[in-house]
Amino acid sequence: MATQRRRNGKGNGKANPAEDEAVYQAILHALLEGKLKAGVKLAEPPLAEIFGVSRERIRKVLHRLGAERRLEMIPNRGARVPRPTLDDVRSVYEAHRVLEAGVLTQLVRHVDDALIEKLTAHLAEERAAATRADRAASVRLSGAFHVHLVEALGNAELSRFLADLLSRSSVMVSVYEPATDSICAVDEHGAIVEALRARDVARAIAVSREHFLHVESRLHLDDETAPASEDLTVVFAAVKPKRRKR
Amino acid sequence: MATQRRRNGKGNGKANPAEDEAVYQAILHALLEGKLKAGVKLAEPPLAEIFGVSRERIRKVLHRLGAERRLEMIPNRGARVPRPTLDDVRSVYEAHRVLEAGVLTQLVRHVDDALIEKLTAHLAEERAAATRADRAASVRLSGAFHVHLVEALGNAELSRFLADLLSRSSVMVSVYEPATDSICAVDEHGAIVEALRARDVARAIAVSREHFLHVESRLHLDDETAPASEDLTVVFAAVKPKRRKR
DNA sequence: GCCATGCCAAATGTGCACATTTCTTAATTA
DNA sequence: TAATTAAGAAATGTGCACATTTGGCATGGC
Repeated sequence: MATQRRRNGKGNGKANPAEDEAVYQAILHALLEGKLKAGVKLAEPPLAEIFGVSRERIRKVLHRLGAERRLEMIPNRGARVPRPTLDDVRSVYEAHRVLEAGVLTQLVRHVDDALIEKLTAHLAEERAAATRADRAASVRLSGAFHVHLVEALGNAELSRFLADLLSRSSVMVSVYEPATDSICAVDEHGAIVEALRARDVARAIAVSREHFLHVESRLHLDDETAPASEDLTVVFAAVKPKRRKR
Repeated sequence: MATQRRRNGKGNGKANPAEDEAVYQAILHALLEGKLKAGVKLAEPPLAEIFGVSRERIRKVLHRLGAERRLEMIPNRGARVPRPTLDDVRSVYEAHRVLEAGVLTQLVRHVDDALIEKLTAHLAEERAAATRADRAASVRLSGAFHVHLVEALGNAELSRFLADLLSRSSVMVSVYEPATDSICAVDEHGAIVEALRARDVARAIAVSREHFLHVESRLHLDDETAPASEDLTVVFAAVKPKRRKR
């Protein structure tokens, strides 16, 4: 009934960091994809069963995700998918807005043709995705636009912070669904690029600000829609085929 | 010879999160105070001995600090105090500069007399510390000024990010000693407050930018000065008296 | 004299056996 | 019948016993 261990049953100290990573990535991915509904309990034994690894392995990953504030850890009561409040979401969006204001301020000092060209190409991609109504691609490219902006500064700290904010807001999308159409209007992104080309800091910031406020205004609370799969086996179906029961 | 266990020798599952915290805080504090020199190895057995806790306890804390990028973790080779390059330091300072530009942009929309008053009071404290040549207080207050600025926005995400940057740069001070006089000139802080009072975004940002560039310019590499205590027993001398050998 | 190789001690990584806590369910009582 | 409580089950937390890996050191060869 129980999953069989991979090797002999006695203290197997074989180092396998890749396996940790695999489990971590699998859970993180499910989290980012919104497959794990807010409030769902992530218990150690079932996850160990599903991934075919020891409980301590799961344990370590869960705590790591907790330290990254991606899971809500309660002492002696395990891990749950956090249920962000509307204020939490606003806080993330505001942080992104403030950060981008700083980024743009610094960026106008370093704009060159190569950057403008790169951003323009990206805008084309965004438009293409929009015209063919590819929602998934639109969401992805929309986030990527802002990533391009920070990465143009080449500062690892800032890039990391933005990545953190984006991953956090992507989780929140599953709760506070920001309308059905594309998250970021391509035109607004285009306006930012235009302001950058003109080296107009004030306009760039103003446009960016309006852009974010526009997105924020579309946030609304979905009162407990489809609970999505509560069953973890279903959520992690395609991952880690590993070894079935013999 | 070995530290005695706290209870009976058999699997003691007693939950004691406070003890984890104590060890975490002790090591973090030593790190922030600069008592732990860059490159020093933090091995598990000696730390377990020093703090009088099990090795797994130490292990968990070490990995947590690694996840926070405060320690450099190498698989199968343990934890070391990171040795930041000059570029790393510049990166942190630049991130702080960019972030503060965004903060100021947002802040001028919300300045009120209460805030100005609070900042002015803080400036007075800074001046007092400077006139009595209290270097420790100056460094602390200097960082606190920037903390006041973000916290005025009331955004937890931004506050957390700044705290992260500050704690990181404080560690770096031990390697790249930024001159002997106070880190931030009080006058420069005062100029920021003045610009805020006048609701002048551009000036506030410009002053802030100059301020950071000024600090950055003072960074210089101390070629391997006093190695500070390599002995961990000395570093963690005053902490955790706990229970001596009976 | 210097570099290569093998061995041994020390440190790290991991599964497991518990203790402890929390959750669930059934039984008892007002 | 509803609320309370007690007991069992399940889940979490932790120390320990290993396996594995790394680092240092002595020995031997060039």
